[in-house]
Amino acid sequence: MGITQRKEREKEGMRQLILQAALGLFRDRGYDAVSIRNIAEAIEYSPATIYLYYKDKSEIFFALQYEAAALKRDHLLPVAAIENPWERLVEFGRRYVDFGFKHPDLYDLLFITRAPMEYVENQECWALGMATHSFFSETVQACVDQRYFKSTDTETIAYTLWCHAHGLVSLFVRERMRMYPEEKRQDLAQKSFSMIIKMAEHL
Amino acid sequence: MGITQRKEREKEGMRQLILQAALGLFRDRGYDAVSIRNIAEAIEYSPATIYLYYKDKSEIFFALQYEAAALKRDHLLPVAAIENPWERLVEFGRRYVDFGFKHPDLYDLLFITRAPMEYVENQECWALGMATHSFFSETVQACVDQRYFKSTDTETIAYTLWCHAHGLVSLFVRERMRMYPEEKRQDLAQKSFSMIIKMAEHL
DNA sequence: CAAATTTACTGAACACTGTTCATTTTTAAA
DNA sequence: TTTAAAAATGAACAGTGTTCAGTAAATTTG
Repeated sequence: MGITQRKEREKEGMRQLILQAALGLFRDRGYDAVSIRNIAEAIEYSPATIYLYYKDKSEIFFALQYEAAALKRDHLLPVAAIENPWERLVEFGRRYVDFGFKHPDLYDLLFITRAPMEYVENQECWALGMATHSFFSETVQACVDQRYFKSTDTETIAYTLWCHAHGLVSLFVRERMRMYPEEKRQDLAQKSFSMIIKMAEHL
Repeated sequence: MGITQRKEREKEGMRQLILQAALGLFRDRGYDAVSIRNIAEAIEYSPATIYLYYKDKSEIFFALQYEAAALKRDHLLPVAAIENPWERLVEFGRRYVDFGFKHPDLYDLLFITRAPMEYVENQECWALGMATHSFFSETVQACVDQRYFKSTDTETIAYTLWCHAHGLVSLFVRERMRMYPEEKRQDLAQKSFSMIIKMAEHL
């Protein structure tokens, strides 16, 4: 009786179809500027059909946010294999920024877009983000333990580095670097990342 | 013939009335969640009346953005009086962050909200922002000139410090600090600011 | 002061939005 | 082939930004 399995596959396929169409439209026009009718038109279904797979527009948003969180985790995963905590920290930062520049739409979804807060029950996504954050904190802690910093305030160190990385990416993502010529922006971000690493060495 | 003057005053008063109502609503509910009808209701006028003073919703947004830029300039203005460039730089940063925490809605308007890009003709606002940014850059340059840093890469230094400050404020403004207990957030930001200053001293 | 003119304002409409639901079409089971 | 279940939809509701013909108020003119 493989029919139910095929149905299940088709249902999942439809959910993915909706999600990918939504992601493309959200990226191009922003969450609010995209209507359910737009998404429906893109996948050549009636608007009402979408409500058979997602109970409302914000649920589509949350599904995308979860996918983004999973993709980000996968992007950062290889870092865990690095033994030396300092190298692990540097590579974590590099990959964090890299993820932001490669997937600005997903980064935006995760760290900038004002989420329809009502459903903080996006718990799976939240758990994913917390796990990543914990891994980051533990790496900083390992650096502290092994005397890579003079300071022992793990929390503040971790937060400070995160602030810089997030500022770096989000100024780019939300186009607040217009005072720099376009071809220079990535280069400047690169240099700034190197600089904060150098600064952190004397921390 | 003071009548035209009084009319002018009344017109300006009406514009301010609309702006302040809009700002309050935008702050509470966000730009997209606020309708022209909401604003009209708040000031007890018909929706159509608003279009006599602002040609569309985005023009209200831009007017607010300009006011925010002017307020931010005023908030940073006292810094210019500080002679010593390093002290000036530190105080600039402190006040920048302070502005963000005191006026998260305005900060959001200036540095996070995806502006309806069509009117980059918000030139007065852009000019204001650029002037502030230039002042910041020049302060960093003055520090470089007086050998406050080992590095001489003024542009990267300025950008790096800006990244941290912006990250600091925007993580707070867009509520990405939920992993820290609420009463700790401001304190952590304070500590992080001190830390980046310390780091900059060894730059 | 009354009439004419300019200014300020509004109600109704248009095309759009998210969402619901009765109805129809398609698919699977008997 | 009929019957039951699943999937898809058209039409509707209350909301949106925006426009415009028309009304009400204020000012200028005779």
